[in-house]
Amino acid sequence: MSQSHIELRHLRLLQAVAESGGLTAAAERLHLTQSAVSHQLKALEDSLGLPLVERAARPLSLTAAGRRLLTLARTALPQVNAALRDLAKLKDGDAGELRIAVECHTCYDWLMPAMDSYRDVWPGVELDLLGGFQADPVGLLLDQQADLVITSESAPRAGVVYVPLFGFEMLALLPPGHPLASKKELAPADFADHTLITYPVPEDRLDLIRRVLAPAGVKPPRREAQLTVAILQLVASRRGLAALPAWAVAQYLERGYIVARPIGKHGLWAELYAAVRETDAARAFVADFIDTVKRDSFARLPGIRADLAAAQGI
Amino acid sequence: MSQSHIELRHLRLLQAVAESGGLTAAAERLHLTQSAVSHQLKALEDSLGLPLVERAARPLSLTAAGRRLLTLARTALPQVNAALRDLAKLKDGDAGELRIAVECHTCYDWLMPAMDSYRDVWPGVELDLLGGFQADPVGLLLDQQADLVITSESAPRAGVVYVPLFGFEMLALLPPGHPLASKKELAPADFADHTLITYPVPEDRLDLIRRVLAPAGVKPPRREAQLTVAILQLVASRRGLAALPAWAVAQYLERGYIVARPIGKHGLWAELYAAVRETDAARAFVADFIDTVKRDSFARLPGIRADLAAAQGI
DNA sequence: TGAGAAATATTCGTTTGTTTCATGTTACCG
DNA sequence: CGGTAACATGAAACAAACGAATATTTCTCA
Repeated sequence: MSQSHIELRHLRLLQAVAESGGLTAAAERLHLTQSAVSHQLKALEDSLGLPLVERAARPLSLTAAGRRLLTLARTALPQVNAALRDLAKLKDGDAGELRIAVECHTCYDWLMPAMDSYRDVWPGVELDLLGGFQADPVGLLLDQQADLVITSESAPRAGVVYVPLFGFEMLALLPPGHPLASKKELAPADFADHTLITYPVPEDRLDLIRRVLAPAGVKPPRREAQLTVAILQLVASRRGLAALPAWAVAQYLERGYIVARPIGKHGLWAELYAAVRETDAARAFVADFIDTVKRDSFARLPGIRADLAAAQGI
Repeated sequence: MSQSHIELRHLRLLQAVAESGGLTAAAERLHLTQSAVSHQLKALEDSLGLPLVERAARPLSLTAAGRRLLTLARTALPQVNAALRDLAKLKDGDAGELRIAVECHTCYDWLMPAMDSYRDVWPGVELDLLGGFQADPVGLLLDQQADLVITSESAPRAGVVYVPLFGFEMLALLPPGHPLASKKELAPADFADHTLITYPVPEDRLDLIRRVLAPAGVKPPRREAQLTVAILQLVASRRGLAALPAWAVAQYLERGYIVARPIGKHGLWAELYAAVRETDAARAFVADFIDTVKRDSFARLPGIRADLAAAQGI
């Protein structure tokens, strides 16, 4: 009560600021501008009469008051979300089937945990994972063979909607001590003299080739490996270079097992989408799966961004 | 998450509607118009895609969805209030002294429980209750003898602010089977032939005399009693009539121990205020005491209203 | 069953608050 | 010390909330 008319919006804001470590990053996550976040935070601080974040130094840290409010956010917001889910179940029912096709190999890293937390909340939904390589994953939706596809393409197609999940950076991977490691970022030509180690998928599914090397006319030899760790092992043992999502290799970078460099001046950024049939997009158990994936990913994966447009918007 | 951007405002609204049993009453409690409540509730229902209250019949009842959200409100809102209190303590400190003077005898009925819940939350605040009759209770504030006064007057005085607590109806009390019980409401003249049983305070402190009987020139004989139950006992044993707040006698009415009638066509309504020194009004532990009293009273006392102006505004 | 009273819904204009755009300011990195 | 990235600020656009007036519904009681 008191005088301050605090709202859930403020708690969501504070949580985003705290967890992303800055106003700008928080703004991206909330799909707002940095200005809006700054204004809103200031308004909240004014209405409470207390500063919530320590502005003196970056990275931003919370004051005691900010930490107390963050605690509130962390207890209250999940309760709110749980209630909203219950309402969604009341509205649409709580059972269904969700056959998920995944285009990107590394995606299993975060998809599995996300599916686990989803299952806790929607026990009545049958989750299936479609394995194997698919020539046209999104087509599976229209064939009624899949209900949700994790994909990096977003070419408009009738009856299909794409929900952006997150953007991430593809990093070039080198063995420690490699000559190219002295460069701050790698150019297309740097790949010309090395074997490129990739998952076993066609060239046009590899962002590095399609968007960087092919346009530059660079065609390095390729070698394929099934598993992420296998690719890393090959790089570390100097059999070639690779490019993988930053979040997929973060733990190996920390340990110095390999080193990573951005590709091009601004890095090579990709985005993932969840594609669903238009008719399914509003169904509660489908929409909440996508929400769960997003929430889970932002909590788990380092270095991902909410919006590629903003990330690319140089 | 999901699509609906629910806010605490909505939870507060739903709780007010549920607990006051109607949109109009809820509006009064929230210091909004009935229109605003209707709009906001509708907007919430639309954004959720679910009805929350059963409009078919009055008194309003909640749907399953409404009950789920009410559950959320009842867990989340206290957490929010607790957090705001903690912030207030961070800001102003958590200790102080609160000497409370009470003008109205019956007020102890709700003041004691309110003080108990307040003590749980502000253990560092020393609560004192000033006993005995005071000629000028509000004057005690300026004399620094009291820090907060519960009073029914609100005559502006320099350095003192009055915070409205709630409005309530004074009911005329009759023994069961009394001839006057056949009337729907009592007129001033009806009191002329009966002894008036009151607390031992001067006439000008008795709303019934000051605002109803004296203006009509009616001067019934008086008999005084110290305790509420004593007054009720005297009425029940046909020694005279009395007038007490509706909430103070509700349980006796239910049991048929006495009967009650409104005084005048629209009833005799009174209002209580908390008076504090201007310099104290913004102090967290003072403001929260007043909040606690209000919250507690609305939860406990039947038939009280948030705003006398609205109650009188015929 | 119908009239009156009370409660809720609706329409529309106003106000308030939130967001963005553009730009200024500050802190950090090399 | 630049230069850059991050945060702050002011003005204007925009949207949401609110209130006043009024219509409609529902209840009550005769």
